[in-house]
Amino acid sequence: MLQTLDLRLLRTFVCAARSRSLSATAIQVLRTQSAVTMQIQRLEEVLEQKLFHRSGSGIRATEAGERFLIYAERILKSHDEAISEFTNKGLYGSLSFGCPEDYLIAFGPSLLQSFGAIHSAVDITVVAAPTVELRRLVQQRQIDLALISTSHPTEADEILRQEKLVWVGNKPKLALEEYGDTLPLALSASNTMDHKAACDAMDRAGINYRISFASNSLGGLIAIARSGLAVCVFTQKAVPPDLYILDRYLPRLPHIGVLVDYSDTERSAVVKTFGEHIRNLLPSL
Amino acid sequence: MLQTLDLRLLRTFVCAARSRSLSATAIQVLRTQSAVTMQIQRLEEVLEQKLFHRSGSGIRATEAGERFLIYAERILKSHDEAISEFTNKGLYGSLSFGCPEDYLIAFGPSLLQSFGAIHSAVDITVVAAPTVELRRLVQQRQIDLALISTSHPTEADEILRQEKLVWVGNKPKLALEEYGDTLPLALSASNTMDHKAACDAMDRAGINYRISFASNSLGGLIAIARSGLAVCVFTQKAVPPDLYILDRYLPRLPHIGVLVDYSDTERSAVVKTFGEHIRNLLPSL
DNA sequence: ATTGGGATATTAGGAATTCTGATATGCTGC
DNA sequence: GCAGCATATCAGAATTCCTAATATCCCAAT
Repeated sequence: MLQTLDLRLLRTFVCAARSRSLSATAIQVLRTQSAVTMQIQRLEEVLEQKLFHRSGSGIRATEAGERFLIYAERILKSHDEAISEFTNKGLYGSLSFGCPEDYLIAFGPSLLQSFGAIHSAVDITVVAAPTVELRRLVQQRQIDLALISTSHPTEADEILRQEKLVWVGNKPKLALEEYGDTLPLALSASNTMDHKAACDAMDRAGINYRISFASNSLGGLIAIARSGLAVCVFTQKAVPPDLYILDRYLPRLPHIGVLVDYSDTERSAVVKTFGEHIRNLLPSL
Repeated sequence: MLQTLDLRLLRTFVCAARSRSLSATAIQVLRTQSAVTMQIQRLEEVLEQKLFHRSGSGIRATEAGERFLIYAERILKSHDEAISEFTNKGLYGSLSFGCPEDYLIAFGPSLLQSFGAIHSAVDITVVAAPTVELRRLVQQRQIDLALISTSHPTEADEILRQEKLVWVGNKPKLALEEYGDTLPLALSASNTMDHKAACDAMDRAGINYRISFASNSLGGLIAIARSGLAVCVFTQKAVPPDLYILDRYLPRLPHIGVLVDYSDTERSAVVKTFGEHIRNLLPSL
């Protein structure tokens, strides 16, 4: 008797292997955590191999798990493409897309809405994280592609747009004196480009400053900007309408290149199409 | 929410499309006929297309069904090959193999047993039919490959062995006089090569004969041979041990070439391997 | 036309599978 | 050692799927 795998188990497995967490997977696949645990167990039973190492802190794919991930993705790719091509209802499948929070605010709605309107059967998982983090996730194949920024593009990079970084505050004008001799800044985490760009600019201009807040929570930054406690750096496109750009009063910030980074797995039709969509749309947003 | 097909439905569908019968499919997939009917209905529901035309006499794939068959086979091929490669338990998958009844008796046991011993996870459906019929089934892709015979091999044919046709009776000697002036023959159906070869030989030798029995049931032929009611023509290798070869008394019969005929779909790993197996083993049986 | 046989369709009930919700257990870092 | 987070387990519920019986349909032979 011929055993055939349940593709839903494979989807769960792929999701788990990527997110490295059964409970996170449960949320994504709309099941309970116990269901996910049992699904993986069933899969391991059928394949007669352990796919994950479990621990109190999460899961890690075993050697067999890593190997099977490749096959699982191949099967699903084959399935989804068959469905895409057979039912002329547009693309079919899933992808995970990484994007920094500010770009998500600036471009996310248009990008995702317009894509969803054409390809209603594509399941997109959005992962918000700063560029450095996204690079790592892409490299580790935990996401298929990401919108990332670069300050020093290489030859190979296809820059889709130049984003302007701007200083932002809650009043239209900035009186440096008000803050005494050091200007309080609220920035993203210290390993981000925004952060470094802001510090560099301040250093070069010789302005005293202190970091009063450093976090990747864009919501947090906006809150602080609104409160007037500190001056922030934002991608221009992501500046909320009730805040003011203060570039007149402060040193010029560099432009940042925006580009798409792909994981080096064989790209599925869904990933390719979504990437093309970004390439087409992003420059004109 | 992402819909994923149940691969078991696909297996059933492929089987149905090939056998053109839901009830025959039911036997193959070890379910009841109603289960098969419902499986196909579920599949049609998910795909929102009718896959078969139904009638009192069976089913016929619709245009959409024909199209989907290609995708279904592709998905299953991808799945089975993944399983084959991942679990190092030999090949994995299914194939349908056509073979004339006499070759099935002569070579079937060794061929199938030796293959099964190595590749225990391959599901082989054997279709017994005379060569002309098999050619048609192969052409229509209802079976993946077939062992067939030819009396006039072309350049392209790879003849794996030469089979000798022999006259067979229930006694070691043949006294033509016993039968009066016309020898009664029991042969395969009139469109088979055995039949034609026997008649040709008789005609050329100028012996009077009549066809007292013509059927593709090899069992029937054997029964008649045992009864002594008529003389039969068999593939030498398929002659049961209790019967006698009468070539000494009757005109010489031609040799027949045995070869493998493949349907022209893209061959799956399973089909390729099985074909190679035949090629390796058949000449030495 | 009528009818018989072979084929698919339709039910209802039951079997098997799979999920949920609650809870147990186990790490990890403090 | 404990808090907090993550996975494992279990029983019952929900769902899915199959079986068995039977209805219905079509074709062909009478």
